[in-house]
Amino acid sequence: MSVTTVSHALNDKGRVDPATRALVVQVVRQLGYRANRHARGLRSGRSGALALLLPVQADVRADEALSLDFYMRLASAAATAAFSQEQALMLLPPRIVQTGLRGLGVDGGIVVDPSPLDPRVSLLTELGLPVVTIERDLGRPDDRWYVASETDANTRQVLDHLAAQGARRIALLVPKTDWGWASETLNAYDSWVREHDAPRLIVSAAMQPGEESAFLATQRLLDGRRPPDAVFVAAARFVRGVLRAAKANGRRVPEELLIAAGVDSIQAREGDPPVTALDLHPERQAEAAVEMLLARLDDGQVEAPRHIPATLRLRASTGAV
Amino acid sequence: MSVTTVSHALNDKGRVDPATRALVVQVVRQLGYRANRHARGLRSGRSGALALLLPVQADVRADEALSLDFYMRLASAAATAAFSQEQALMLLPPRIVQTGLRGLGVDGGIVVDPSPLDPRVSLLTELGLPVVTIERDLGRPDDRWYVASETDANTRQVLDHLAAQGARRIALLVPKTDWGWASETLNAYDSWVREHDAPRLIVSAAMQPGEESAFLATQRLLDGRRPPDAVFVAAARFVRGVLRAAKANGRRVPEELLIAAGVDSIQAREGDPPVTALDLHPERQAEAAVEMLLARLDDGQVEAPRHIPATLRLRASTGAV
DNA sequence: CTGAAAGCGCTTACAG
DNA sequence: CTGAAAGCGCTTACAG
Repeated sequence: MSVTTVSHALNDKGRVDPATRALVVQVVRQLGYRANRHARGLRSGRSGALALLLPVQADVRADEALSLDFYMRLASAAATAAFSQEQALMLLPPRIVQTGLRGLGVDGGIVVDPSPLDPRVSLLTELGLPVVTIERDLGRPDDRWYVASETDANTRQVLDHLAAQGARRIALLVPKTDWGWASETLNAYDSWVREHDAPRLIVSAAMQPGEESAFLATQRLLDGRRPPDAVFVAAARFVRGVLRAAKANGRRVPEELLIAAGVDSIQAREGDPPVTALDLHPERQAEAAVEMLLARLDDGQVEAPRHIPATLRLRASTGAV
Repeated sequence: MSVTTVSHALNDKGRVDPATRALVVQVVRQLGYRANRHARGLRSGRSGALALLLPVQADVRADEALSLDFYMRLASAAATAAFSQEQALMLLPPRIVQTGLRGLGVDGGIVVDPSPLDPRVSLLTELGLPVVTIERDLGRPDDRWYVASETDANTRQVLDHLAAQGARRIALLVPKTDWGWASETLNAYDSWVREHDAPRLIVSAAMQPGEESAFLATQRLLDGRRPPDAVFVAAARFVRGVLRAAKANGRRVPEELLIAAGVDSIQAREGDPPVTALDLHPERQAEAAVEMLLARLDDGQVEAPRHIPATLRLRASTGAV
């Protein structure tokens, strides 16, 4: 038997007698043979590695508390999904450079939470590498290669829940960022309050010293003449600041103020009280993104974009448990 | 100029006229040339990729709160360190298999928090790949290829601090695990209490539903006839359970009970009150591990093992701020 | 100090 | 359906 036949049998190329193929597969399994990744890469141009590019903010410093569990779950699931397809998942550092990326030899990249004109996207694109984003890239409105949460439906679900728990004046706390889901959340909120004839109470806070800016923004909100009776906190890193502001202003949660978050996190789960939040299922997002990227590389058929439904985790902050 | 000369110039092999080398380097820089990773790998046997293997517990499920920021900082720093050396950092899934790992083609692996007989270590070793661990592997007492924190000194520093803040009966809460630092912490505590003629109050809790087991263990401690006036919490995931138990038993922190943690975390930083904790500098650990592994692969000289000093972050839980 | 040539282990036209 | 051969882009003995 020639190497050609073995190669064909293993890669489903050409025509191979089914019996021959079965034999090859059996022997290969028995020997635990794996094609040398470099030989394959050299010849085929495919490296068998996917890059994962977390947003810069995920470059945690000790004194910042970020929505880490989201990214950790995402990264872990992406590694598992890639591995199961015999692909390697390369974790790229927050700040990458063109030449370095070229030398790394990846087949494509998954960019998490892209900004418009995100350097991570352009770096990959300039090298001719396909990109799949997790959440939409507002800078490329025609791009369909993304996995996103159903921000509109999610936002409405949270607002409906708050309303059902008695809230009449629901404020929205959004981050000052150009990430896709932030503006989508804003739009959904806008539509919802219009449809429900509810007051429109929007306040924004800087992403960077997240907790502190959220604390101040919430203070402002609660100090106002007609304060809200509920706050929908869009970003995970704001949760703690909002809880602190509620306490500082003597608002009991959930009796006097309901709080719900748009992304689940340690902060939400371990808040005092624990905060109702949307579990966006980063594991499923990661799996879908890996699948989409690989299908794209293989010219296979995939649904794109893909939307991953979220689950609302009910907790004490909305009086639901 | 031949390809040989270029190759030699670029890799510092053979003898090349300094002028020739300078020319090569200049042109290469100008063209942004990078050697094809696969061609190099195929010929040299080196793949230019390092594997990072986080402990299985880092495979986060939504309902568990782990010491995520530690691992996230570690992973992020490892990626940056590897990238700066033109190496790729592959994130491996929590559960790996022999054949899959072989096909991935990595040059070596960094195993974080190894257990004795850790499958991650044996998998790599069986493939003949060098391993560097972060924290010691008690199953291989003669191994010197590790980066560790100075657990003995760290533990003493915390205990000294608690004593300086007035504690006379310091309890130790350790996880039930075979990770190296856990038993090292225990030993250090033992020596310290002996040297200081202090009571030995040790209680252990299961790692798995971390918060709950820590809560119960602390309850037991505080309910005892002669309860402690301080608790040294070895694991990050126990912090919240300990805080809850203190509150449940009506102990004010820090007035009636001092609390300090052996590893810094979101839970410690955002506790109520914030908890004094050791910042083990996972970034430095990661950098040292990457450096050690690469030096080993290149038969270079490195100090091994390496010990990374920690910084005690003083917070309200020990009345220090 | 420089260069021609072999060869790493695959995949892929191509011939049979 | 099967196989001999070329060639992917490097590195490395080896000859000069």
